[in-house]
Parts: sequence; C-alpha cells; structure tokens
Amino acid sequence: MSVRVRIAPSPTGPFHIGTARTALFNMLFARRHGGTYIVRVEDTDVARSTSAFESDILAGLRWLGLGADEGVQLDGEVGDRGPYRQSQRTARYTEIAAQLHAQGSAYYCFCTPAELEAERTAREAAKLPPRYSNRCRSVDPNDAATRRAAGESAALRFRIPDGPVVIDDLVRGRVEIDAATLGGDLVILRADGSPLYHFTVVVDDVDMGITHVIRGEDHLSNTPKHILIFQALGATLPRFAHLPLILNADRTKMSKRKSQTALADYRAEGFLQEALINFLALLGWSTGSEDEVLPMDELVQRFDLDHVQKAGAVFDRQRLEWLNGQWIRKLAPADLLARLRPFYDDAATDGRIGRPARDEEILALIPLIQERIPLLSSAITLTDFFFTDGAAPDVATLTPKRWDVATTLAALEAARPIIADAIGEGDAVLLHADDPLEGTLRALAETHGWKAGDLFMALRVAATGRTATPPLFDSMRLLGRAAVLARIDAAIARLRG
RNA sequence: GCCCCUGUCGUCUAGAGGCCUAGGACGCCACCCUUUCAAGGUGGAGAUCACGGGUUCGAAUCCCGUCGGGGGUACCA
Repeated sequence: MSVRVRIAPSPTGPFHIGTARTALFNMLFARRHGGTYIVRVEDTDVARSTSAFESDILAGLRWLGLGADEGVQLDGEVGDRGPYRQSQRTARYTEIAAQLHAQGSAYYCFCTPAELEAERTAREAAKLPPRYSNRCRSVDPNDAATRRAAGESAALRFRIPDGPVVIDDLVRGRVEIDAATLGGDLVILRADGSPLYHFTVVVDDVDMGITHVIRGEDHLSNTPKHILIFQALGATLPRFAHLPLILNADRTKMSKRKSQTALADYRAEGFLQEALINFLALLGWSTGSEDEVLPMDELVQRFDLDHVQKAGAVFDRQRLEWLNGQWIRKLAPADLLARLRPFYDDAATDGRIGRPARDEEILALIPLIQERIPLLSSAITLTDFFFTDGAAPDVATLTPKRWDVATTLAALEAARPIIADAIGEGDAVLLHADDPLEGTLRALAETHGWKAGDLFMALRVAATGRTATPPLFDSMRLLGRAAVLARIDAAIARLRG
C-alpha cells in the first residue's frame, strides 16, 4: 500500500514555524517512500478561522516548496477524496456521528455547560482529575430521542471503553495509556451539531486513506481517543509518529509570546526558503552523519524516522542565520538578484533608499555583498549609500577615532585630487585585483605620517555615510567620480564648520 | 493533581556494550587574513553523557529508582 501522509493546519493564526516543520517532515517521508503528501485545512473552529490566515498558510507552504500533492492548494483543491476543508465536510461528520450513535458507540448527553462546570469544580475541590462522569450513559435511548424531539439540546458523546490503549509509535516505540485516564466520554458533536477536532481528524484520516500520521508530540496524549474512534469505525489504524516539539529558549513549547513564530516574518527578514527547510529538517532530526548544509533532494534521500530525536529542540536563531549565510553564498548572481529584488523595491518605497534600484546596479553590487550578508535584508543597509544622496554624516562620525577634525579635513583635501584622478564614471569593480588607487592613497598616508586605515575610514564615511561598508575602493568606483567628489566636498565643508 | 513523553557541551546534535581520555556544527574566545564590516582559515575554552543504584570483564549506550524539563487533561485545534 502506498504511503499517504497529511499536514492539517488550522487557519486560526498566521502560518506557524512549527506547522512548517511538521509539514516538511511529512513531505520528506512521502517523497522518501514515493507516497502522497496531502494538505487538509482544519477549520472546524469557525469562530477563530479566517480565510486570510488560510491564504497565509497556503502561500507559506508553497513558498517553502511544501505545497500539496493532493488536497488544498493556493488556487483550489486537487484530488478525489475531498473535500479537503473540514468546513465543507459537515454532512460527512453528521453521517458518521449518526452511524456511531446507531451502533451504540455514541450517545446523547443532556448535561448543560453549567452542570459540567459544576462537576469539574467539585472534582477539582476534591483534588480529583477533571473527568466527565458519563452520567448520561444511563439515559434511556428512547427517552433521549423523545427529549431531543421536544427540542432539548444535547451533545453527542463517544463512549470510551475500559482498558488499555496501545500506541505503537514510530518515534517513541510502544506507549500504553489506560482509557480510564482519558477524561470520560468525549463530545464529538456539540449541541448545535458541529463536530469537534478529535472526531473530525479521525473521520478525515479514514476517508483520505492516511497511512502515517506524523505530527507534534503535543498530540501524543490524545492519540488513544483517536485510536478508539478508528476502532469503533472499523477502520485500519494508521501508523503514528510523534515528533519532538520546537521549544522557546526557556524550553517551553514554542509560542508567539516568547519567539518569532510566523513564517512570513522570517521571509520578510530575508531568510531563504532553502535555509529554512535545511534548518527545520535538522531540528529534531539528523542525518546520522556530520553533514549540515543540505538541499531538499539530499534531505529526501537521507530522511528516516529512526533518526528523529525524542526530546524537544530549542529554536536556535543564530544557527538559522549561519545557515542562511551559507545558502546566500551558494546562490548564482542572477538568482541572488531575484531574491534581493523585493527587498530593494520595499526599501525604495518606504524611503530607506533614495530611488528604485535597477537590476544592473544590484548585479554590480552583488560581488561586494554576497560574502557579507547573513540576511537578504542586510543588503539594504550595506548598499544604501549607492542609492541615497546627501547622507551628510556629522563631524563626529566623519572623524576617525584616532584623529581630530583638523587631520580629517587635511586628509580629505589631500585625497580629493587623487581620487578625482583615479575614478571615472561607470568604472568596473576590481574586487581582489590590485587597485592603483589604493597604492597612491597609501603613499599619501605615509608622507603625512597617517595610518592608511584612518585615511580609508575618513574617506569611507565621507563617501558612504557609514563606518561599515563593502570594500572602499570598489564602492567608490561604483558610486562614480561626480558623486564621490560631491560627497567629499560636502564633508570638507562640514568639517570646516 | 492525574496521565504520557523526555534528559550527551549554552544551543542543534553524533553515538545502538569495548572504535569515547565522548565526535561535529552554531555561538563564544584567540590568532591569521585585513582599509571598515563580514566571509574564510587555524587553534582554544566548553559535557563527571541529570543523579543514585544495579547487570557486565567492560556502560553515554541495558535494567530499576530519584530528580529535572516538557506535553496532555474542553461542547479549542
């Protein structure tokens, strides 16, 4: 039987990084085994689900390369075992619930929320675990029918049988849980007829022929409920694999409050899709080797559930940034340009750079920045001088740490004619080749008894407005003669007071 | 509270009884490179393998207990 796995996000919030990781593991498992990867939207909680969140999730999956083989995609549904949105499956849930009721696996419960609350409070006061008393089990089915016909509101509860339930988990091995600890018979249909998660998830997994349920460890404790429902339905049990949780720095379950969890935020910061995939794959799983920088196809080849870690894994942002740098450095210039494009466009729009950036300009800058940016967004601050005139650094910034104002002024005045002589418009960068301008300026520094580094810093700040920039001489060449001289003149004027 | 999972450097991890005086990576420190910032290179600090008992000629690896951490426990997903 071929492998069928699913990721079942709930559109009650922005696409969460933990959901991305679970999706990735499912995708890797499916690809590894030539199976099908399904995306199902769990929007039974109408009050909290929105289509905006759904779009964010589907767009995020697609961007990561984790779009569905079958199920819900950004532009519609594919597959013949749908619908794949729970909100469109209510008739099916009602039907299966009726079946469970007819076979005696479920019964109507007339307890009011207030009564249940009172029961819960009483048990809590008695220091007993919260648990439904199952008291409506004893309501005579005929009476129940009569009361419902009379309009009395009732939820449908699934009857939890006695005895142990065994989970044969692919990550954790055999886990046995006593059904008596499950909290009593569980509601599968609210009084208004709407279905609840523990019920829908099983109906869907059966209908969609899911063979392997790969999800977060937070679902492990609830898995017996699912197994019992599978069994009541007479369905074949899927295999289960519970992944370790992604943790905040304090080792609690990763949350919006304590960590950056929205995938869109990582994307907006300039993390590469490849880096995120690589990083997430290695959070809770390892190749068993010492290789770390791995593309998707390599991950697929090596993926196995045996090397999935059992303990939770702290999300280490520094490691992610390092990996991102690795991936940025691997990109071909044209590819990097394409990734950088939206960042320069946004910067032009919100004024962080003075004008829109042309492709040729970004391409010319790429050799200077590719080795030094950890994030795509870092390119902007590193190259804004190129697109923005009149950075106008103040006297304090213009003056190198070891120098005074008079020395800085003298140095800029002395260097100006040399630069005017060496730089034209539209010059190509020299990169690591020997730059004649550098030699001339070093000689100048020597005759004045200046440190070359101080001279270069003074020029750097005058020309770019920043103390940390790409290599100075190539930066000036790209800027062009007129712009560089104008900025040096402006700096000289400011230094003169 | 009850149930379940879990415990190797700060972090991600390798490790499936002798290959471990525990390896790699991120981060940190130093040095090299160097016009700044990075990148890169080299080296270093950093883990009594949570702790205590066993089993064994031999345990990070097997067993038991303790402690720590996490998750679950809804007419949420």
